[in-house]
Amino acid sequence: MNDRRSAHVRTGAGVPAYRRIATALWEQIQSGELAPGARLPNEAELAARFGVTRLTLRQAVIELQRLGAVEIRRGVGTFVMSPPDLVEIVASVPSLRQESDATADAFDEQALHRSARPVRTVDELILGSGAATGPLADEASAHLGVPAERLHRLDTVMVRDGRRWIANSYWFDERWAAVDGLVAEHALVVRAFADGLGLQLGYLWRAFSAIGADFDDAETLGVPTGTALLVRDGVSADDTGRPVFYVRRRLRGDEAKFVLRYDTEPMRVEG
Amino acid sequence: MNDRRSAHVRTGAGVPAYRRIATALWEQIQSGELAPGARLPNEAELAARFGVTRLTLRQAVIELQRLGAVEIRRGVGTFVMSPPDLVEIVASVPSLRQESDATADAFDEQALHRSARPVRTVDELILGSGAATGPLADEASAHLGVPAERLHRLDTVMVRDGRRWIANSYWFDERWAAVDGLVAEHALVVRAFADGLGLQLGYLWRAFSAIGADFDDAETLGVPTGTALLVRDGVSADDTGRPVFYVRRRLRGDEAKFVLRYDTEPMRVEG
DNA sequence: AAGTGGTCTAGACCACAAA
DNA sequence: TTGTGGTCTAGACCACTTG
Repeated sequence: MNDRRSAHVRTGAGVPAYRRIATALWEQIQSGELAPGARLPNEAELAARFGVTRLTLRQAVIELQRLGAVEIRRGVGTFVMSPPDLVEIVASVPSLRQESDATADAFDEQALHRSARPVRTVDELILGSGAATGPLADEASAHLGVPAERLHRLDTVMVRDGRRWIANSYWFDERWAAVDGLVAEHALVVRAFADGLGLQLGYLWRAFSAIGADFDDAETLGVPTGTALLVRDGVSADDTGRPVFYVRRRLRGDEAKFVLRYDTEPMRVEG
Repeated sequence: MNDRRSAHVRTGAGVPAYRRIATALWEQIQSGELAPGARLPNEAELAARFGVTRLTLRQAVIELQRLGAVEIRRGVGTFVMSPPDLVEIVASVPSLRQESDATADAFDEQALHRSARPVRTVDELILGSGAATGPLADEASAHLGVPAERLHRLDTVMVRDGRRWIANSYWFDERWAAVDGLVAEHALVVRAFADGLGLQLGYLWRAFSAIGADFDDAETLGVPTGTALLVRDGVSADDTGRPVFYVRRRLRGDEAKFVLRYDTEPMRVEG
């Protein structure tokens, strides 16, 4: 990434062996010496080549895995990752009024940038539902103005073209708990709210952050614990502006990005 | 997080010891039994308590570190992390025209949500500059419509209240390479462009994604390799709409979040 | 000086995927 | 069946922080 800052103290003394190895392999990958899709020698051989134990060698490889530089497949081998095939979820600014939610975006031909693997289908499956508990329940309660005791929680996963894509958690007033039964019919939770319950939904706010995958998200998305996830949370409201639900989505950073396009003349930067 | 999916096969047989231990500690943290700021017993004692080697115990603790559940301080101990003190960088939609860049936002009292530790100062320091190379140079070239040979690259770090905050990389036509010398005077790169070179800057687009910290970002931001980083990249243009620079910012997911507020009546969701 | 985490070894056995 | 990665041990020594 920061190409000019390559020649570091990293190669000098005092640098742990696993770090030295990871850096060496990483630079081979960056330079293209190890091309995307290439298979690395097995761990025993790499360990011998670098003069360390397999455990130490593994520490280096796992670090590369966390960087997204390699993919480790048990029983098969370790491979250099290809550049991510990002699905771009696009919204226009200031014409956001005509934009849909990311969920609906996924079906919108125009909202998704054509990638090597175009999006064809998106379904949303319920993983669990019930009374809201835990620290985020209080946050949801504050966002919605609904007491935590009255909050209902819905956990889902969006499946894109047969692949688990986005882990979602919704919080809303228990009086809308009936949506649970409508999701299968309408494929997506937001549509269950809109078409099933007849609510006209819109945004109050959206926010972006990043976290490491916890145990549940890792299992849901099929990634190693700690993998960098993009978090997009927000509150949707009905046409009177009253909050309906708080939603928190988690997706792999290398599988999608959210794009805001400013289609009109550019805006001035203050100061 | 997903509270209802707690009782897993995780505790059964076939589950690695380090995972079992990590889960056990994690649940103690989630339940508040291990309160934020609390110090864990040292590794030797924990290892004995769980009946494993110190190395195995460490594997569990490191996994918790990647989750952001604990902070490991060498020579001191391991502590339960406090809930993140997120700085909220707020933009209003559709009134985005009056919004400034994140850099300028950092100085805007209204744009930053009051957190426990309010933002007082933001400076931007140059880490390096020169000809643009590497894979991202091609991307920048495409975004700007400038040949890669003519691209200049500028690496900086924004320092908030004395703490390294955001790692930035800028790419732009070499004819603006003079900004390098203006950054110190104007504190921020965007201001060096605006006030130093007299360019009226605005957005063409912004995008959000997430990655694991690579070796350079980890060193720049003082975090472990692989830490989840929020990436915000985009292209800024002058008042004629011609692209000026492509910028890619990386920041810790637990230190800031970008918020888009829809201040007017809510928007309809399609479909 | 004492206590804590950081790194490493040599060897073993297990779990999974592909042939 | 073979080859690959996944987990674990018992012990050692090093590096950092604090008193």
